[in-house]
Amino acid sequence: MAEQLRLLKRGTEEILLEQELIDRLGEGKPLRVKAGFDPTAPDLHLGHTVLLQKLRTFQDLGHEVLFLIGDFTGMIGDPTGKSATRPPLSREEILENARTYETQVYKVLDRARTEVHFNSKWMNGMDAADLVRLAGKYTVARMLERDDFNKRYKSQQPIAIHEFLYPLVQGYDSVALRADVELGGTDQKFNLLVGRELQKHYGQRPQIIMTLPLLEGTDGTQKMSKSLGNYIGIDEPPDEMFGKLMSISDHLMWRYFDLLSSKDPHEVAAMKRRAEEGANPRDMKLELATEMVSRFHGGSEAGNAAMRNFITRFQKRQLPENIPQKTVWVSVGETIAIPNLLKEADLVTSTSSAYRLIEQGGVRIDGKKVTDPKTSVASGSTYVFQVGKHGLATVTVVEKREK
RNA sequence: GGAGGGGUUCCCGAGCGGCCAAAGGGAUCAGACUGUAAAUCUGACGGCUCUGCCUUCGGAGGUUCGAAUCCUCCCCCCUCCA
Repeated sequence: MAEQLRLLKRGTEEILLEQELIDRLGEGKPLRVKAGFDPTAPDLHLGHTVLLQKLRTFQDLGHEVLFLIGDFTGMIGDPTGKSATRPPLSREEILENARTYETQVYKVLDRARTEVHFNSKWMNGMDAADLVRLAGKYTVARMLERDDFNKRYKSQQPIAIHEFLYPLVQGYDSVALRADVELGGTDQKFNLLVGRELQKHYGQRPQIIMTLPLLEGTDGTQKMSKSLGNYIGIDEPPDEMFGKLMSISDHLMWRYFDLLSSKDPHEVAAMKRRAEEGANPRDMKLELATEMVSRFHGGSEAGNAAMRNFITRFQKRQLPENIPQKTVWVSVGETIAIPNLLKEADLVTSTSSAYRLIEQGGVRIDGKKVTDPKTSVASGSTYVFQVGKHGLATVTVVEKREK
């Protein structure tokens, strides 16, 4: 029991109310643990996994996870009000996104202990009168307690009425699901609390809420999100994931250790001490990257392979073990200029950028820097092309057979 | 309903008849440096058949030798008053 609590508490920002959690765990029944997800962004990244790992811990302790896809709430739109309005998703798109979620989410969650729900199921059944009743359970003053509403109200920024519905619907989901616990990022605290409140109104025991820290993205300042482009997706290829993790700053690395690693906190503290005493933080970052790749790509073998590739490629500046193969076609008797070849091989997005990269010395053929963009390659030849730090492929030029 | 302010290249944001593929910042990319980075410095940052050419400044027309800049109509956003 104490052990259960210790595992659950680890890395959480806040638990409200902890005593209630202790009591409910003490009842010995599996708890229903809810977490809500947006239907629009099915690309899960490491930021999501902070929450997912915690759900997994619950599952490992015998509890039940309610994976809620907010397809109805998604229709209301983003409550922070700063994102552009998005077109409502069609039924098909939502289902498609849900499937994508499932393929990714079970890299962390235990399928057997996960229920997937859509809140449109009960929300579509609600009529206007029901909605008015729901709206009647909460007051404007309390809504304005929410930090971002408060700020916007004070600074005379608009708040649309329907934005008030967002926390209400999210809260009502907890009622519909009879959740015992709800997890969310720290930015969700208000909405989670509304769930507690509404459950009381509907004669249920209020859920315990747990907030988890928001993981910063690779830029180290803003929270990890797809739209900001500072994310590391859990579906990214191993080498990619490894490289992105290695490119975070030393400072951010510790944050990632705290929030993502399953290493014992004492061990992390010890590493930190060693780094302060002069050990190379790079080596610890290698460990972090290896752990993450292992976690999402099926074991330590994948992690170690990614590490080896990284070391040969970036530390020793040699070519990695497997270089992607590409084929480029030319007409009989023709040659192809490097910029066009690079574009055909998807190593650059345009021939213009290829020209620029060549000018800047960023393109190599078989390790030799290309200086003249007019260099051509004849058919039948195969070379290793390197574009900048990341672009790499073996490209074979082949004659198109006349037809 | 009334008054006003806007829509510029990925983002923010200058430009307000030619010197504008469009200042500046951010993001990004390349090169140097390094411990993988970060920081720093340098450069690039619409496209192409690339020492030149073509297409961009909410949309459609128009004025002009010449328009992101002027005119007309339209679409969209925001603020204030009621």
